[in-house]
Amino acid sequence: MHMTAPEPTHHDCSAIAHHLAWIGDRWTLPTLVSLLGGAMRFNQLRRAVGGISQQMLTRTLRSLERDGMVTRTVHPTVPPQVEYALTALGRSLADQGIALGRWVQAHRAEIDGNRDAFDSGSSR
Amino acid sequence: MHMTAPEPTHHDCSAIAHHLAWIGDRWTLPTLVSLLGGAMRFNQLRRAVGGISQQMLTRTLRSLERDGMVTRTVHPTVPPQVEYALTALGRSLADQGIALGRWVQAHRAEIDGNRDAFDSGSSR
DNA sequence: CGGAATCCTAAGTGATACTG
DNA sequence: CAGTATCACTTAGGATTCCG
Repeated sequence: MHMTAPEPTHHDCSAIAHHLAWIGDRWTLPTLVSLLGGAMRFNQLRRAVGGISQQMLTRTLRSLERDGMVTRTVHPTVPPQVEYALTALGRSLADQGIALGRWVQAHRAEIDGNRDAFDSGSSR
Repeated sequence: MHMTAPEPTHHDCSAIAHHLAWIGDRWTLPTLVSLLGGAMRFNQLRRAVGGISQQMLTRTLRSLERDGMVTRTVHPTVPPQVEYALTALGRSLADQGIALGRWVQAHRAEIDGNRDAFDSGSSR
């Protein structure tokens, strides 16, 4: 019996698209990926991520901690020191982020070219 | 000759993290992934993506068209018909999106578990 | 039907001040 | 240092209305 499904490659796209909402936020992936470099302290991480406000980093880290993606370790020193590190789960997701980031990196020139062509085409 | 680089696995995380900003938006990936099912018309795509407003779908599609990720074909019928389809570049990125979406799908239960544990732990 | 225009709310940022 | 809190401002996004 022959299947009606024409392409076995795209599975259920809508379901997948729906799951993407989960990480479809501006800072989750950049934060996780930045932590791949090793455990980091708050402001250190803030610089690594780049462009994130202190408030958003706090929120993002709380959320990631809640989901078991990062651990938060407080060293009772003066001044206090807080270290954030990836869990196995977080590292696993960060790896996906790397793959995605590298895709962008590899195709940025092409995309920029398309963009320029589009812009100059629509203005003329 | 041996390299000084200790870990070849995480490359330059900050640079990668920075590139992620490019697609770090709520709708780009879900829209691309939804289009993996084949060319679709506007409202059809709107339903497939799910939860997106008309305005945001319009904006997202314009942006994707500009970047050469999707093509926009207008059929001069009454009422007008507009079809959106992935380019090779768009399909390539959508595949990355699928990988990410499937990761979430595969780990959702674990994440939900972590979340519940965290919540019940912090309230007690 | 596809989408532009308008209005309006919520989310996010920068800056600053304050606490442990 | 690592936050929390607040305010003014800008941006993202939803809802609604209207048009070809």
